[in-house]
Amino acid sequence: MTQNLTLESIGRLAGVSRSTVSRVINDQASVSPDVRDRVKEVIRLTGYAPNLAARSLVSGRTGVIGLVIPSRVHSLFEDPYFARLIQGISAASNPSGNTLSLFLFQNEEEESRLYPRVVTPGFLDGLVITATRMGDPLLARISNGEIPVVVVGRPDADGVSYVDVDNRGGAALAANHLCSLGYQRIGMIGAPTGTTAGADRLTGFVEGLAECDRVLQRNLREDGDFSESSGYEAMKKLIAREPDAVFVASDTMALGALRALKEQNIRVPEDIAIIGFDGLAPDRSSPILTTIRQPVMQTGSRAVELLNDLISGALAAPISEIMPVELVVGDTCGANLPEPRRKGSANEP
Amino acid sequence: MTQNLTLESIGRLAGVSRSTVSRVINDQASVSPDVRDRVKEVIRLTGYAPNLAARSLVSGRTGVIGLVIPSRVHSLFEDPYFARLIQGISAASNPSGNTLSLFLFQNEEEESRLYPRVVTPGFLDGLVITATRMGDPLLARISNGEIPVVVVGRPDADGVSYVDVDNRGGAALAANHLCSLGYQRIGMIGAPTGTTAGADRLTGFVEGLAECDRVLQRNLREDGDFSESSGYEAMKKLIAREPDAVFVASDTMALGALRALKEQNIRVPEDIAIIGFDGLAPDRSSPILTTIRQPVMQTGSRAVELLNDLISGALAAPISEIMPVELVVGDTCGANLPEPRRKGSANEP
DNA sequence: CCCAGGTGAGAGAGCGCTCTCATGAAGATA
DNA sequence: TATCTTCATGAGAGCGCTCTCTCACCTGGG
Repeated sequence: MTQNLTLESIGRLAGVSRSTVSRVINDQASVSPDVRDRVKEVIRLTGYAPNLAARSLVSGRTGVIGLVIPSRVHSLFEDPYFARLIQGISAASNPSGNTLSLFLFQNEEEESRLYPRVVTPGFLDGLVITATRMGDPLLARISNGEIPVVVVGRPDADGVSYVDVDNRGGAALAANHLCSLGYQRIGMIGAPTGTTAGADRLTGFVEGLAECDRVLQRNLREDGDFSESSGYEAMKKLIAREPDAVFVASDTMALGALRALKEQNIRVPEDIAIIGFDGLAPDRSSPILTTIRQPVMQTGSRAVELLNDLISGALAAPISEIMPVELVVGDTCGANLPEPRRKGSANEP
Repeated sequence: MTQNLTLESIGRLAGVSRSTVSRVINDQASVSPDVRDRVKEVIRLTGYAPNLAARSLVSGRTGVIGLVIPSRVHSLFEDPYFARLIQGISAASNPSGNTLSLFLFQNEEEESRLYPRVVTPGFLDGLVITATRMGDPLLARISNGEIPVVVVGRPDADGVSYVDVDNRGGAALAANHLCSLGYQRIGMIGAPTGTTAGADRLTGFVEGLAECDRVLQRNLREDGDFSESSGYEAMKKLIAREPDAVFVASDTMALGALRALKEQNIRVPEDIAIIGFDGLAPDRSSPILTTIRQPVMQTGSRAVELLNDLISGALAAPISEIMPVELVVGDTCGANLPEPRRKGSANEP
C-alpha cells in the first residue's frame, strides 16, 4: 500500500518530474497553480511523506534537538522539576518543527560511550543540557563548538549560552520577606554549593539579609542535596539552634523540613516560619508552602527558542537570559498571621 | 578541524578505499589485521563518526525509537509513574544502541498534526505508546502496521503488542490481604474504568473479594481519576459510609485519601485501613503506605526489548507480556497492629 | 519579425553511506 | 605448470532528497 513512495513515484502519478514535486513540498516559487494542485492532490491521496533521512543527508539538518540530563541526577528525576522542564522543552520543540531526543545516562561510563552519538554530525541540530554541576566535564566537551548548545541553569564556564532563573534575586526576595515580617533568628537550608543554583541562592539570600542589615549566622545554616530527606535531616539539626524562620533552597527539601518540624510538634508558622524555592509543590499540601516560584516550563521553552536562534544562525553564541521569579505567599511564612512573633535577635550583625 | 570527515577522507588518510573503511567500522570480515589497525588509528585520531543520516538512508534504520504520551495525560505527568517509565525506556534504549525521541503532545490538534512525523518512514524504527485510553483513535491509526509498536498497558484493541502489569492479580492480592486481616466493610476507590488499568484493577479486586466470599458493595465504591485531589474527594464521600478498609487503585490517590482522613482525625490503620497500588510513593511519607508494587522501570525496559524484537523481525506482532506485582506491607493496612478491629459485616453476600 | 526578459519545468549532480560485484594476488589441488 | 579456490580490496551503483543549471516557451518592445 504505502510502500516506497518517493518524489519520483509521486511525480510519475502526477505527470511531473521529481523536481517539481520537491518544489511543491517545499513551497517554492515557479510552479503553476494547476500543477501545484495536482501534485498536492496526489500527495494527499497517497499519504506520501518525505523521507527524513534523505532530506537531512542533503540539507545537513535533522530537525532533532537533544536534551541531556547527566547521570547523577537520576535519583532526582523524581523531582517534579524535570517533568516540568521536559514539558516546557517539548512544548517549544513541537511548534518549531523539532523533535526532541532524550539522553538520560545511567552512569558516567554510558555518558562517555554515548557522547559521540550526541555530537555526531547528521543526527542532532542542537543540544539542551541541564543540571550540570560546576566543572562538569561533559559540558566542557560538548560545548566545544561542534554543535549549538544551550544550558539550562547558569554554567560555571564562559562562552556557553544559557537560560537561568533569577536565583540570586529570588533568594534575596525571600530574605527581604522574612525580615519585613520581623523574624530575628533567620536560618537557611541551602542547596549544594557545588551547583551554581545552590551557590547563587546562598549569595542572594546573604545579600537580601544584608539589605536589611542582617547577616546569616553560620550555625543557622545547613546544606542539603535537593532531596526531601536531606531537608528533613538539615532541619533536625537546625531545630536545636532555635531559628524563628528558615529559607529552604528548594520546595522538595522544604517538604522534608516541614516533616521534621511536625515530628517534633513544632508549629508552622507560629513557632517557625518556612519559605521554600521552586514553586513546584502541589497545592494539595497543607499547609501551603510560601515559596519563590520559578517559571520552569517557560525556562525550558526559552532554552529551545534560543537554541533555534543559534541553529539558524540568527544569533551567535554565547547568549543568555535570566527568567524572573516571584514570591508566592502561602501559609508557612506567617504573613497571614495576626501578629508575627519575635525571639531574641540573632541576625543583627 | 573536524570538518566534513567522510569515509572517503578517512580512507585517503589511511591509504585505503571508502569500502574498506566501511568494513572496519561495521566490523565485517575480510579486512587484514594491519589495515584494520591502521584505519582504526586514523578514526581515533580524527574523531570521525559516521553520518547517521546517510547511514539510515541506505539501511532504512535510524536507531531511533519514539515514546508517545498522549495529550490528555499532561496534567498527570506530575505522577512519578511517567518519570520512572521514561527512565526504564531510556535505560533499555541506550545499551541497544537506540536513541529515544519523546513525543508529548499539548493537545489533540498537535497530536494529529505531528502524527505524520511519528510514522513517517526514515525517522523512527519503532514506537512505544503509553497511557492510551479505551478506543483511543491515535492507537488505531498508529498500530496500522506501518511501523512496529509496543503499547505500555493493555490496549483494548486486538492485534497490538503490549506490556502490562498484572493489574487484576495485584488488585486480587489487595482484596485477599484485607480479607485475611478480618476487615468487614471493605471499600474501593477506583481508577477510571475508561482505562484498561482501571477496569482491570476493579475486576481483580472484585474477584479477590469473591475468593473470600465477599462482594464489593456498590455504595462503598467511588472512582477517581488518578489524581491526588480525586482520591481526597472520593474518600470524603466514602467516610460517611463507614468502610473499615479501602483499596485505592493508585498511590497518588491513596495519598489524597490519607489527607482526607487526617483532616477528619480518622486514624489509619486503627479506624480505617488503606492499601494503595503502584509502589511509587516515596518512603518518606509517614505513615508508610501498604501497596501493590508494580515494576514500572522494568515495564518500560521490557517494552523496548519487545520493540527491538519486532524491529529486527525476531518476533512477529502481536506479542505481549504481563509483569508481576507484589504486595508491600506498610503501616496503613493494619497488618502490624496488635489486633485488627472489626465492625459490622458488609461484605458478606 | 527578431531578440531581450521572464517564467515554468526537467535533467543532473551529489550529500555520505552500504552493499554487490569485479579484480587480482596468493595458496591449494590436480 | 595449469586451474581452481580462497581472501583482501577497490569500483560502482543507488538510497531519496535538494539545489543548480539548462532549456523551452511566452510575452512585449523595437
